[in-house]
Amino acid sequence: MSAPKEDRRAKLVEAGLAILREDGLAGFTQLRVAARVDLKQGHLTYYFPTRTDLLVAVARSAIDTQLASLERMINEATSIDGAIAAIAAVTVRHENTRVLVAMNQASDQEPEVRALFNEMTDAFVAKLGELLTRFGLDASQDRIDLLHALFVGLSVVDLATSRENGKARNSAALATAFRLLT
Amino acid sequence: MSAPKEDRRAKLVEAGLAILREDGLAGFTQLRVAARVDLKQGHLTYYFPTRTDLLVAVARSAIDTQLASLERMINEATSIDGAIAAIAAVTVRHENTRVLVAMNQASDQEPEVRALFNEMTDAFVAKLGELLTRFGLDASQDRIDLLHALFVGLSVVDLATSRENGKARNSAALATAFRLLT
DNA sequence: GTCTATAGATAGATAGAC
DNA sequence: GTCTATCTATCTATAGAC
Repeated sequence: MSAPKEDRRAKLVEAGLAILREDGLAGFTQLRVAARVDLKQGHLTYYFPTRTDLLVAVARSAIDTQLASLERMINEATSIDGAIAAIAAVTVRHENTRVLVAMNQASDQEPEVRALFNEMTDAFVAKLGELLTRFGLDASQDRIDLLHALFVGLSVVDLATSRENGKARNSAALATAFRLLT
Repeated sequence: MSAPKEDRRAKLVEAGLAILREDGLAGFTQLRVAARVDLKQGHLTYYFPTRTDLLVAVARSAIDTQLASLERMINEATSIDGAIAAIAAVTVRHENTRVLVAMNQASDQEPEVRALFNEMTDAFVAKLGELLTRFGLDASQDRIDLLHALFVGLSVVDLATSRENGKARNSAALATAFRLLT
């Protein structure tokens, strides 16, 4: 038994996410998302009546991906150095940062997205707390917030500046942070 | 002797900056900028032939404002606690963060803006270095980068989440960072 | 129920009026 | 040199065809 409707919805969400990855929120139009799965723009609105409806669905999906990836990273990290390397690698993955920045922007405009974004932030912060305790470090709120903001800031700055030595600089900053936190 | 042309250009740039502060890059259209100074959209293009031309001029102006404000803050801070309070206050000033985020976005698309943004980032980082040395702290690249990313991250997260206790959390994270850096 | 053709709004750029 | 009317492209939403 096939569920063509849910199938298409899923495909549209995936297409929307891909566009956020490539071009950010500016490129996120109904026309482009629909075209990517060979549908008419007007047809997309049958599945998602408004642009916001689609955006919320995409945001939900992005959050799942984001948290799952962080979870995996935490579980796989066997040493602090390993964790630092893994986090640094994510900070220079521009497709990833573009999605975060897009959600950030959308949050500033659409309350529905903001609610989702806040949820994600809380979950993200919680997982960073786990990471700290996992390595026997004090996981107080201020220290977790520090780590979280550091991750966000490094990602955002690297996206905008596109320095060649971005990864090295981010690694160094993260290493210093973890050393200080120890 | 009046210079009406330069006058209008300045007014348009100021209007553009105001719109970035209020609505971010999404609200930055030629129509809205022109309307704010009672000009026709088409007339705006006489002063700034393309949207990018205007955006670059606005970005340049925003950078000047941004750096001047940081400079002032550094000079006025008499203690580390004072500096922390001043920085925390800026991180929750959403109009300010919106402009930074807008430039960040624009940098991801327009090379001209990226060059400017990189300039600003370098100047910003240099000034943060001054701040550290001013209080007798080691100002190595990794530590400055840490502080810079922390500032950016706290600002961006606060804009998206709009927590009521945002300022307190940011202050706490900053205090912890400075304590560790000491 | 599924999809398309079209409407209506707004974007940016330009030719040409004054 | 200064400004406006207009053109084309592109966006989202909807009425209605199948």
